[in-house]
Amino acid sequence: MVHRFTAIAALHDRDLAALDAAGRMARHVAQRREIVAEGTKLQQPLLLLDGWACRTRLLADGRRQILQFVLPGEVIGNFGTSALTTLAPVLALTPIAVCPAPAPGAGMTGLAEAYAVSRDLEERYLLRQITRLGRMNAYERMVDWLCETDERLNLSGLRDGAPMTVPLTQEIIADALGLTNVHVNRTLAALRRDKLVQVEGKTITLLDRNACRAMVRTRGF
Amino acid sequence: MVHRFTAIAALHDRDLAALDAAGRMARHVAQRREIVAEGTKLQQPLLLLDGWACRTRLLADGRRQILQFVLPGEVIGNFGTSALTTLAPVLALTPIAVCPAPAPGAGMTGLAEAYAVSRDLEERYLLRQITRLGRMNAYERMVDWLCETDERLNLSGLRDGAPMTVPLTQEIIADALGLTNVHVNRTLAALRRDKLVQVEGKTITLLDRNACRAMVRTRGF
DNA sequence: CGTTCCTTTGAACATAGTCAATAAACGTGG
DNA sequence: CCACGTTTATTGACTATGTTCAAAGGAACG
Repeated sequence: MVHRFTAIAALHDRDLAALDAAGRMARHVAQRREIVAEGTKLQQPLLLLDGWACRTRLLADGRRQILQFVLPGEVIGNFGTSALTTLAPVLALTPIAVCPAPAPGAGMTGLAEAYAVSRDLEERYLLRQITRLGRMNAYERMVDWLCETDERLNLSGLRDGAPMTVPLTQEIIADALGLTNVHVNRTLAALRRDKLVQVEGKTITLLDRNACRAMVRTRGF
Repeated sequence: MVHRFTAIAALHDRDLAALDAAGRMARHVAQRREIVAEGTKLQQPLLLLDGWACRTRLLADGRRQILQFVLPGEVIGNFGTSALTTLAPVLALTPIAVCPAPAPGAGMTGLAEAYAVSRDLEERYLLRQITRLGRMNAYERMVDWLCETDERLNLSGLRDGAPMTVPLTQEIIADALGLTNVHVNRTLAALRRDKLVQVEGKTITLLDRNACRAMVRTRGF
């Protein structure tokens, strides 16, 4: 779990000790259960030790939008927010383990930096999600999302280069990409046909990472 | 300008003095110019004293997504970010006036609170934008965006109840809502036909705010 | 080993995009 | 203040992309 934090900030002994202590307070949440219930205030940020989660929003008629995914090693919530309630419930997409995120106390500048970077990355992912939904077609959305997921899993360590394990149904991917499950299925088929990805069960391999990245490149960023 | 800050936090003398001093350091930026250039680091957050701005992202082939609007009284950027560069350039949609956002020094708890709330609101708007683009059709997107803009302009004061002045072209609205300018035009026509809005030049009146809100209501939020 | 959830595929349909032409509004220089 | 050029808004006809509805085949799980 610590891998992602060491990758984004220079952690020192006190930072590592705090993370280690927090990791021993793990809480488990079953698949499909809310980690942070709708309308409740998150007392403290959480670290996602294992499993995948997401933040969702529902429209009145049942349409669902997945706002963002939370991958293993990433942070749920932020220090220093003012919100009385969370802005969206956080849902366990797989069985997950979380622990309270240790507050960055005195001498824990590494932790503080890691939280700041995490927050910036989160905003970056949100902006990318907006661009994906607003200006990309289904094919590009899928490619862009796979690239992002690839990068994020790499940042959390444990799989550099290896195929990704994506424990999601096509319906969940659809709710994240603003499509229907049927169209996600067809788009994945097109990606396979074009030899861009290989899918085996819940395992996805990017066969041509450069081509994928080139397809969804933004100007300047 | 101070109106929005007093609406979201309890400001005291020192907060107000700092804001007042900052307001005298206004800088002007012409329409279509970058307030925060692509790839540059924002040294300090800015207060948008007057005019409309937006954060944009461009795809390689020229497609543009407006990530968010920044309305008069709102904040550009945040304290405590770690990013080496801004995540997206900020563009002046009208002639604008900005000033540096005063850092919340000792005894300025009101200012600190106002920045925290502003940041939360910004995230709220981003999540709403994601839901809009991912799960609403053109008609709903327009209604939802008008409702949000209405609320945000109200929060900044100066117009409660009065028609909104929206100094944007239909092409800019299109880039924000993930549509084409042609379809924005048709959607606005439909809204007029349905007596939901009235458009007179750059002035838009929500004729039935309750109906509009009901149409785009989310579950729980 | 049956049930349920998930994936896959087809056919018909709906929504939004594209291309093109015209009209209206705006800005600028004379 | 008017004439001109440019930008923006409006409309129509056609096309493309993605949705809906439905059914069937597979995989996962008690």
